[in-house]
Amino acid sequence: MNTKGHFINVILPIPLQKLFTYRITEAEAQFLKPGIRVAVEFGKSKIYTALVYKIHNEAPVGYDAKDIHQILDEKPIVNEFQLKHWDWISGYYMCSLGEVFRAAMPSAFMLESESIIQLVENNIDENELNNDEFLIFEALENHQQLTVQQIVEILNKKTVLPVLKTLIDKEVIVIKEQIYEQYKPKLIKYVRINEAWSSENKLPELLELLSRAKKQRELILAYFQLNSLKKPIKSTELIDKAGCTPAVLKALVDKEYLEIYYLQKDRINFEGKTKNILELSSYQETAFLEIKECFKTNFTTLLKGVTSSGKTEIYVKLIKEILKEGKQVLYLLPEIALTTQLIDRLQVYFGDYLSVFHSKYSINERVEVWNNVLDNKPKARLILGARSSIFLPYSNLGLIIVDEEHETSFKQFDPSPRYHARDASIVLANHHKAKVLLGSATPSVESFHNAKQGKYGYVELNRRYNDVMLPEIELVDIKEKYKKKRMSGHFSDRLLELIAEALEEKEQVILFQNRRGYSPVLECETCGVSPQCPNCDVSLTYHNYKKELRCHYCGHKQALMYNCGACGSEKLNTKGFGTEQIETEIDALFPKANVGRMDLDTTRGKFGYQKIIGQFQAQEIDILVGTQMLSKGLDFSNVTLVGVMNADNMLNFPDFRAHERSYQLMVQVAGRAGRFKKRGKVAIQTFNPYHQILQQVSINDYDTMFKEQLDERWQYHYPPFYRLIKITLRHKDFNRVEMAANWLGQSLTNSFKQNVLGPTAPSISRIRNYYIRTLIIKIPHNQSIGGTKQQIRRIINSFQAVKEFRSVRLGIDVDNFN
DNA sequence: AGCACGCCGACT
DNA sequence: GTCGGCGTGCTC
Repeated sequence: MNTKGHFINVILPIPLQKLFTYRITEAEAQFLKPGIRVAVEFGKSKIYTALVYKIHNEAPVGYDAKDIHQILDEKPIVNEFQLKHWDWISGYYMCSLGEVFRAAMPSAFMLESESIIQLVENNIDENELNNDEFLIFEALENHQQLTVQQIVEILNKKTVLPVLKTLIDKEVIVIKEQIYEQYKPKLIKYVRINEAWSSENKLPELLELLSRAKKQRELILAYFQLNSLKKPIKSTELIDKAGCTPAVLKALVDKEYLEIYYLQKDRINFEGKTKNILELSSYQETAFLEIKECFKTNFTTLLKGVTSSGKTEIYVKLIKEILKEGKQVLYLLPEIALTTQLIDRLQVYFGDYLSVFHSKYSINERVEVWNNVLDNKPKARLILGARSSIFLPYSNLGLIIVDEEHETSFKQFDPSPRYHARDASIVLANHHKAKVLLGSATPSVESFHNAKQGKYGYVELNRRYNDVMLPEIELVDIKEKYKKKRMSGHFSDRLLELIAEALEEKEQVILFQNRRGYSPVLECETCGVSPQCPNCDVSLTYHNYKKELRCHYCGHKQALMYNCGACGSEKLNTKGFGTEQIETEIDALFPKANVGRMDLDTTRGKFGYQKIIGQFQAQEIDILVGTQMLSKGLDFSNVTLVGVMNADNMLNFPDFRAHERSYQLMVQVAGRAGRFKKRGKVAIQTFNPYHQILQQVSINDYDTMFKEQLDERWQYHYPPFYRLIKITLRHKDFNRVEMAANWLGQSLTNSFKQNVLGPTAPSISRIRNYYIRTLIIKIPHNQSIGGTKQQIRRIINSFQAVKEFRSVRLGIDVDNFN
């Protein structure tokens, strides 16, 4: 084993906790830097894209390091800020650096290797080949090379590797790993004039030379006209201007009067003029100055501004200042699909500085944004993006704005790393010594708590823009209405009356029905009460197959009761109705009105949202029925009425955040009403108008909501007082997960005592034939987070040392939502 | 995560 | 007798 030499530690895009060491040459050691990609062989044949993490001279002990396959970059495409941030994410969210690497990079940067099968150039005795072998041999004689996938098709067999192996042994074929760089910049064809003819006084001479070619003369004239604009001239543009065919251009190029050259095109281009004047109202101006004052002492500031108070204008002014300092700005949004309106607005102010980044963009577009940010190009100084844009290669961030800070979609769920973009932003900003502005009309309990504790600066904005009043909110008691038979389907007479009035005035209506209404919660038809868990402040979910009621959070279960615990009525019902039903009903009730629906089903596809929003804005739709996606920052000037079909099903959602979420959702939807001149009206239908959350919504009493929720969080040991870590176990064998979960639960309980909840079967306890169990660990604030995580790691390691448990899939979710 | 190796049942 | 199932272990 050679112990001398140069080595690199690399990150591989796999969920393994460790880095891998490869040997490099002296020259490579000179060239390589952290953040450069290299292609490396990993395992027997696979080639992966790895990222250089560290360069050193310490030979690994116990194995011989392999050589790297290839260097893929000229300079680092991931910078030191990012590597530091990745370290934090992998540590805090308990995932591997490889997982962060994979999540952070646009997929086009991750080249893939593919096994290519080729014939060996020598004489082959065909008689020595069996049927399958001959088929492959024959196919390779016709095609130069085949992929494994193609061989699978040719042989019509699943496993072809053994056959390939014998062919390799017989020296008939070889397998090569071919690497593809997925990113291909889009090239645009441009035209310029040969330097010899470039000055205008040569023009008469040139035209003279072309006296016999009328079309070519026209093209040259068109060229000089376009050239006066001092911009590169696209060949298409020129041909179009001259009104000729490409053949004419080709003739001139062949005669060497003109030349063709190519430039890389940026697919995403927002050309816009930068507007300078921005008038803030006196309230906005005050808030703006307060924010700047807060930034002097706190890196993070929370801006709580009622809906339609003009937070965006304040952001714009701040962004402007930061851009002027030459720094980068990240503007984070919960869901980019709904942001066309915002893009338009920001474009007016920042035109050329604005780049948009999100997962709906093609892989090549994302690489372009990445490169522009990496090079700190002016056109990528302001990034508008969803949560994954925290991973862009910023080198000089001055400000991060997290708009609609309370939105849960900032938390990544499914593939690890399960990071929260808001929290990760705050850490990222710290690395850059940048500021963070969290904005919301209804801040999360966590953030508001932090602001109250003085951890964040705090600024309030309580006036709506133009001083439009906040909408008037009316609670409609549908329990009463049902009793008096005043309901038509799911509509109370009061709501119908209000809809009729609005339609009469040619105003638009939004009806809100939370999709989560499908979750089967047992509800008393008489008093609207849902049975609650004795240990947690959540509703129990009804499980039909076992006829029992359960709590998601502590695992409590009880048999289904036959009469309501509150009023004794026997009319217990599982409730749940969706937007589709509402749409049908309203269509029948108002046959003359145009009804539209906006939910997951109707907004599929890239332009789904835009189409519906566009129709609604153009007032082609009178009544829009939708789910919570309606609550997010949409601006409709003609909406005066918002109807919440049923507030109870969100309140009864089994989650410690259900009340907070309901409050936020209702205030946000209510905020869609009367944003322009006329005061809006909101009708909330409920079985329980005395529910404290509804009362708080109706008088816009955030503070009381906050105080009560905080008390509950304190009482039941939830965030922000306790941190939560959720561990998920999945396995195809029911007994195996059960055993594994019990074992792990016991181990954790030994360390963390009563702060371990579960194991619990989630309400959807089997997904794609995998049985699921969850465990929740609560971490009190006086307990070290790092230490706790280390301890959890240790326990998981010994868990995985048990043979029978090794096949159980483990998922760790730090600061999990629901 | 992949992927190879290896040890057991149902078929040419 | 082989093919192909998936359980186990390793990857610099």
